[in-house]
Amino acid sequence: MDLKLVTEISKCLANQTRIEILEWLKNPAENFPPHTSIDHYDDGVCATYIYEKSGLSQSTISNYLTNMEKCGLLVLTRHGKWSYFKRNQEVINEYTEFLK
Amino acid sequence: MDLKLVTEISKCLANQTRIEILEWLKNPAENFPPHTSIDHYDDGVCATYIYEKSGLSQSTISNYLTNMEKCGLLVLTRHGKWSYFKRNQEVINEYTEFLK
DNA sequence: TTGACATATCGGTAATTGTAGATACGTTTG
DNA sequence: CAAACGTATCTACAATTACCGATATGTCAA
Repeated sequence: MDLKLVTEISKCLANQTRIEILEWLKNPAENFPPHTSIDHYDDGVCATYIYEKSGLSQSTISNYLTNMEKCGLLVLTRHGKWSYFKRNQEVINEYTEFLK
Repeated sequence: MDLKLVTEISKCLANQTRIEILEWLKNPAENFPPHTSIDHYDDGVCATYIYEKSGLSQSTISNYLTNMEKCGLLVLTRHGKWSYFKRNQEVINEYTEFLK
């Protein structure tokens, strides 16, 4: 992981809501309702649930999630019309290792 | 460490120069000249050296260092007219633990 | 194939951050 | 005490980010 990417990731983390999203995604079952079309959280949580929990607008949260995915913090998996986001633990680990 | 502090620290990290400062301070002997008045880096590196290495203005670097100290990333020790800054490894560890 | 729904993107304004120069403050030294 | 030096603070403007509403896109279901 290089300096540029570390800086990009840090910028994504420089916002309370985005940190909270990462925290919520540590334990989806505890923080979100069950999905209607699947009975697991293997691909994370759908964007709507994150948006509803956040209190911010749909467009804002969509932007957050897209950026977090672009810098590698989240993994996106699409199932039909739904977008599921989960933590990218590998990237998070590399990031924290860099700072250490 | 709570959400607010994690967010503050992330904001400090959301800048390439500030990340670099933290990296430089991992190994002062390698990255800075020796100090003139003391022969060790036990309290870190004086602000002037960091400023000179950064390429940014003195006021900007002074601001950076002050903010990084306020949110706990750095420890400040004054010796006469010099301000020495070193990494606050405990806080950095708590921060990375929080994200994990 | 048309509506409904989930998400993404666009365009705009408010708020925050980046950064510098000028200046003030505190310490040392002549 | 005065000059020199290291650092901090103030002021201002540029650049970036935050965030929303409106709208577009893509998918499913009747």
